[in-house]
Amino acid sequence: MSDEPARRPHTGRRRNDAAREAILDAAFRLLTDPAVTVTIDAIAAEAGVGKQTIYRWWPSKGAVVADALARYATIVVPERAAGPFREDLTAFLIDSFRGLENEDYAAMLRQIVAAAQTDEHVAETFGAFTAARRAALRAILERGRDQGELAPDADLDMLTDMAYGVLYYRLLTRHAPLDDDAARSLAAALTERNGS
Amino acid sequence: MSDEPARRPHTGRRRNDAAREAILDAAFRLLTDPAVTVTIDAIAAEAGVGKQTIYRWWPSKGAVVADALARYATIVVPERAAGPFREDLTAFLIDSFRGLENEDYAAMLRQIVAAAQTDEHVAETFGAFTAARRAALRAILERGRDQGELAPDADLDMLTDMAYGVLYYRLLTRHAPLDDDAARSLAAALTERNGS
Amino acid sequence: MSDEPARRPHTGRRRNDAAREAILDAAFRLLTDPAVTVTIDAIAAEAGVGKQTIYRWWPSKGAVVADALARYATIVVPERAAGPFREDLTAFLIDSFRGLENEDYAAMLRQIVAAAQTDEHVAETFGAFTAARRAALRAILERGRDQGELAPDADLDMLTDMAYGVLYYRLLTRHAPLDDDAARSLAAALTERNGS
Amino acid sequence: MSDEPARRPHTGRRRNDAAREAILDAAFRLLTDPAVTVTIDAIAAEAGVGKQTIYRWWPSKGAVVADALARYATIVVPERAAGPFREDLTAFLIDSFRGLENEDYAAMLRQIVAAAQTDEHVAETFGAFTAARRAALRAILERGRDQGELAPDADLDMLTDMAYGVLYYRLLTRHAPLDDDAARSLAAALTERNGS
DNA sequence: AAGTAAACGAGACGGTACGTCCTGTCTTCTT
DNA sequence: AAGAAGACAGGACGTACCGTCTCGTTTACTT
Repeated sequence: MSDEPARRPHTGRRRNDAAREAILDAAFRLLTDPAVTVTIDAIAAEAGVGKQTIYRWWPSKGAVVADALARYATIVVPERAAGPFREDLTAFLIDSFRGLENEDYAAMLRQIVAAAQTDEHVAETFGAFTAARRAALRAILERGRDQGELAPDADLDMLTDMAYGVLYYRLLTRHAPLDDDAARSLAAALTERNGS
Repeated sequence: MSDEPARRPHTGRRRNDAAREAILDAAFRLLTDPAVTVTIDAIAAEAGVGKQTIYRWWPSKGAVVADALARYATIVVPERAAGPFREDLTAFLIDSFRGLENEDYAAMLRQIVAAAQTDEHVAETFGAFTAARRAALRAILERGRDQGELAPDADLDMLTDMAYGVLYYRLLTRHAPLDDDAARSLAAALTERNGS
Repeated sequence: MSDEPARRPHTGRRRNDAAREAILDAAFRLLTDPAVTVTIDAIAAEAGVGKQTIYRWWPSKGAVVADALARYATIVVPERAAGPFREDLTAFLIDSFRGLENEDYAAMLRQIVAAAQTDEHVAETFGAFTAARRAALRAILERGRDQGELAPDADLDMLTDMAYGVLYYRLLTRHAPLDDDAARSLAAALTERNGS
Repeated sequence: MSDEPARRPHTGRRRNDAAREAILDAAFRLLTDPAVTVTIDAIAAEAGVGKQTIYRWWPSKGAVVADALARYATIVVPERAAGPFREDLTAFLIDSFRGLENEDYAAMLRQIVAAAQTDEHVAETFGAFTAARRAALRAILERGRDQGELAPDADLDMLTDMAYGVLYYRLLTRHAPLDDDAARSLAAALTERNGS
């Protein structure tokens, strides 16, 4: 390890964290209002911040928006105490789906997915976000397998992707609801015998 | 009011179908290149066409893009002769995944999904496209249920969405491959006992 | 001469001359108001025009401003019927100085001179403007020489620059007025014996 | 050149005069390079100084620039021993013009004139500078008048402005050279009979 | 054959947002 | 306390696209 970089720990004014918060809050607020086009100028004005302060810390509009989402997402994630496997799984899926019943949040997540296809910074944030969620679900599934509720050789990654796949597929195509019944049906399909 | 306007069948130059083709081809070509921003000006230039010729026939950029997709999508749908259920299902999924091994097509589909979140014309075309694909898969699953290979009360819509969910989720997040092994593992998870 | 370029004289919509006028008028109006910072956005808004329409025809803000001046300058140039040399010269100088008694115009000319030092497009417009004015004055001086009122070997270019030099020097330094008396004194110094 | 700034120590409490020098030198160096936009950040970086150190001692960018000029200008003023009037005048003009044969100095003076139109600090410094130069020339002209080489009622202020007018007019318009011949022709036009 | 109407390639237009640059101020740590 | 570093609010710049609006030309049907 190099000991040289630490020589000059920092010079100059330090990043204003209040500005960071204000920007993310403003972005989130605007994202939420469907009547408003989310503009960097609008975010800057809403946050009472200069545009350059945004571009100093985020490489593009999409990156700001992605961060604003990620921040909100962290809040919504509910922590589950470990209970019986099937109940935990069902509860997890119900919670996940319910987050999207808020149309604001659903709209925002759609925009993030869209932006991630174009903007690599958004893609990165979105990738980290989904990886974390997959890990949470996978932990539950692992517990299920360890408790003998899932086959020992079950492809847990595939089961995870099937669950989140349904969520994103319905989020993006809107062809079917993401309600409690859907969550329960999904939980059942994942855990029970489908075939003979 | 007159209901007769249709009396005069047509005057003036007729729509140039070569231009239509050129526009759709150009749009497709640009959609395929991830380094290029798909612009109406770019499409017009690539097609050797005036911008107005595009806007005369399509209401928005998204609509052109959607049409370009719809045209290509029709081509790739593979028709399956009915064989044993599990084989048919596996073959269908393998075919579907293989279409996305062509990075051009995958890139385009990603852009379409993204555009559908913003543009209602694209959303409509995309919706029709996915509905058709779901119907094809559902037909196979129904055959499976009728043959007793799936539980009589299985939620076939959910199973369909689980399959396409995996496809789109992996397409959009790129966190895991969409190869033949994945298709087989997915087919197995859909048909075999996962739980106890 | 080639006869091919003329084959396609022009395609596409033609430049809207009303917009050109509106832009130049707006620029002039803003230039005139000392309370307003002359901005491209401001000019565009004032002219009811898109910014791109300005940048399509002028390479920079300075160029627009320079054109706005040149346009006004053309208007102010008074045409002089030829009379007796000394009267013509005095009248020309008086007219030239009087144009600058309008503080708006003086301020604008100062800004043009300043901009010309930085912006090559302004420099070009300004150069053409001053060359035309010099030519007008030189024509008067030539008449004076031909009438025997100036020495046959007088350096008319130098005399021209001495006259305009006074005008610009006082315009830029503001240390002495550019009034009728100054014009008369200048005319006298140019035509009469200074030395023994 | 660039290894010196590091030598300069902090002085703590009192104003560090080395910093002042470094700033003025840096400003001058940048002013001299027409390819570089003279920015406060650029001056600070070139001088190895914090921006605040500049703003602590000068009220605006223009003020720094003006000081940088004033400093250099003092250096170039040539002192003339009194000789015969016409020789002194010619020598004075030749010296003045020769100073501008150095393109660096000419470029800087152009920028100063330009800046003076915008920035009141520069205008003040520039005004003091030109007043001093005028006084020097006027002293020569007064001697000429006292020696009977100029008419007793000659408008010496006007003659002064005619001389400096030519200098600035040619400096700013670049339409004719400021060489020794020009200086001699100017001296002649100021002192000899132009008219009949 | 002449007239008329629509579609065409080209490209200018009014707008909106972008991301960069610069100014003058403010903040933090160092000397 | 002054200095170097550098973040901050504000605001102008010039570019990129969108969807609309002319131009003059070409193509087809109608008279």
